[in-house]
Amino acid sequence: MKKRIVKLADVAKAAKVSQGTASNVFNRPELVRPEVRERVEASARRLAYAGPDPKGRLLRGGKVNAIGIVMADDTAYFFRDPFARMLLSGIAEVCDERGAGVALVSTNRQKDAAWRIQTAVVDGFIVHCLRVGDRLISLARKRHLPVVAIDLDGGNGMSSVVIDDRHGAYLAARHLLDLGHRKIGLLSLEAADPPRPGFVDAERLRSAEYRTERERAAGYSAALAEHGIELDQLPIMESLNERQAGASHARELLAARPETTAIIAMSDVLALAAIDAARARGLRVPQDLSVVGFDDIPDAATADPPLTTIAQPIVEKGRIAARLIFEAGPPRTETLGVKLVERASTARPR
Amino acid sequence: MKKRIVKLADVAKAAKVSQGTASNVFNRPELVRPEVRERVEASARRLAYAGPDPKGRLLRGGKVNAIGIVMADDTAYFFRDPFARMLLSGIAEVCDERGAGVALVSTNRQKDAAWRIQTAVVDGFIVHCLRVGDRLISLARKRHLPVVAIDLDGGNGMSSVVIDDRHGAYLAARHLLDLGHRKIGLLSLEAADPPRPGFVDAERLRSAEYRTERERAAGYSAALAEHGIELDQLPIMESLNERQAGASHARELLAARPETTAIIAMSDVLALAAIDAARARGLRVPQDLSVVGFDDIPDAATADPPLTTIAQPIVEKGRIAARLIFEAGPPRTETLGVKLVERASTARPR
DNA sequence: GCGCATCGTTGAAACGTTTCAAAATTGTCA
DNA sequence: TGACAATTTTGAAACGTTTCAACGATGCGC
Repeated sequence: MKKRIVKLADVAKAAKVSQGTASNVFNRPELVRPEVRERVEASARRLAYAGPDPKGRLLRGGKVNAIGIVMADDTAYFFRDPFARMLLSGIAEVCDERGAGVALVSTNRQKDAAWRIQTAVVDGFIVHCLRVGDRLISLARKRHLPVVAIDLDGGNGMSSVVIDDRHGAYLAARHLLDLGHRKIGLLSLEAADPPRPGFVDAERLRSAEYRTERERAAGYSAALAEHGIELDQLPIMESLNERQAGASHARELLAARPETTAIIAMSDVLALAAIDAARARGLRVPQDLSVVGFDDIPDAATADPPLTTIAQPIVEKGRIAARLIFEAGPPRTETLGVKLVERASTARPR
Repeated sequence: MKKRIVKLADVAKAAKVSQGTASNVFNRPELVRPEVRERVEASARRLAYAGPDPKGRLLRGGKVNAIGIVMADDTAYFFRDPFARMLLSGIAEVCDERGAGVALVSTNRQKDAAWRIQTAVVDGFIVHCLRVGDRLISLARKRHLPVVAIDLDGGNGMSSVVIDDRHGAYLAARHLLDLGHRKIGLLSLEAADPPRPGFVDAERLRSAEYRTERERAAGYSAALAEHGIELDQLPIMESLNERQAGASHARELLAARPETTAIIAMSDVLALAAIDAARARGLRVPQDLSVVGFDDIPDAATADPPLTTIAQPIVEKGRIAARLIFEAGPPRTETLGVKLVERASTARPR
């Protein structure tokens, strides 16, 4: 009653050849005499052989030919978030070139996150923005596979790709200050685990768990200092990086600080959310409120108004991360540049 | 000089327990006495054991706990195309619920497409929109894994999820006809492999390789027939489903047939492209040209002008496809409904 | 102290392939 | 025809794990 699966050995026996030869028929057909090859193929057909099972091959051979992408959210986030999508496009591009596959490893449910990482059938990991901090990363590294981190501190034997967050933050703040803004609100990404949506103090940013927030805090501070302002004087609102959530937090910020003339958002998604919020309060952008974003996702350019933002090479970041996996040289950290893109969401305060 | 990898057997030996016990320490720790467990864990640490290698487990155990998504394009397409993204969101949602992973299988390069499918380490496949027709599908099916097709004919032992394309097409055409349009152009998706971008005749649609185009041809014809028009009388332009390409084809269509007052696009991406093209010719939508789309992607609602389109439940389609994989019942075909969503891209002709 | 259930541990057998040195076969040339 | 080279085929050894029947301890009630 048990339906046994036909395996290579069965095919070999049926065709009266050794298993080695049968294997060659499927993998290096040119090595086997046409006559024999056909006999084996005929047997395979007759037995409805499914072809060499990758599981077996894998164990013997080693390479899976796929890399795993680990993110902090549910799998659908990979397709929902514009930043994630661009990153993945870059990664995918390089994987295609190399003929490697891509496996999505979500870590939404803390419980099986560890299990997912430990059992993912991949040759390497690219990790991005792991809320849970080092724990999952160290799990990944324990597997003795190449691991590349994006936007996280590398070091300690791990490669990473980051951008010059500090300079980006400096440019964003400087831009608003140069325009004459002094009442500036900060719409921040989550700075640590657990996230703490709502007003937070500057210290949370300065000592954030994530490099990105720490560096940016330094950048903002540097720009503000040039005008004798402390980061601590700004209202800082932490928010989940989703448009809905961001809009509601931005509304809260504007309600609590109606004197605000400009908002620095740590991502374009949050910046667009801030524009939504402004509009909901009847404020015009940029006349009544200036908004500067970060990332330069495609929507930034076509938004209404087009978003002034700090552009970072997201796709390229993905490409580089993937190359670092494949090249498997000594660990190193690649830092990419950013630049200010002035569009129409910022102007002098009235 | 060869750096041998530490394996479970090494750890077991070092801890002076059987391999079976060592295995239990990692997989069912509650079965082994705390004292022994710690001894084993200590050995593992000392030897820098990477943990049970999934490859070994896989061979023994069976389930990979991941499904493969096969699409006709390069991997980046999964993240670029709005339709693909929504589909994937739905699939990902269900996979997350079940604790399964998602592997992206691209088939851009014909050459390794077959290899990719044969060696993908997955428990099942969801295939969407395979240009190359049945060949890759039959490869997937040969692996004796569950396969679910999206927007393709099922049958022959394979499950599939489709929408009522014929009715959707009917609704789109009917809507324009009801508004009074008679000079209608059709912007079509690729109807067969190889694609043939440019003007094509109605027969190519009616006898298309893909179900979608065949069914829609029938739907358009039905609506047109009610006004005594034949599908063959419409200019039909086939295009790649990308905004740039679509826009250039739409421009060509409008240039060749300046009398056109309305365009039926087979996807929202193409519809938006048509609007781009109209604008480039100085035509206002909907005053000078009506455009109706298909799919109702998120951009459709926020486009300028908001797009009249045939809405289909894309995310739900993904969910259902994934469930069909997991439930593994007898093969069946699920047909989902569509409806007309009237927005501002269509109006009476002048 | 003895039988009995319970709990831990062992040892060996799969799981399905690829690889590789060695053996067998075929071909070539004088 | 025989020596030698080139081409095919073989057989067995990995690959690293999990599972499971069977075996030993250990604790319990009497």
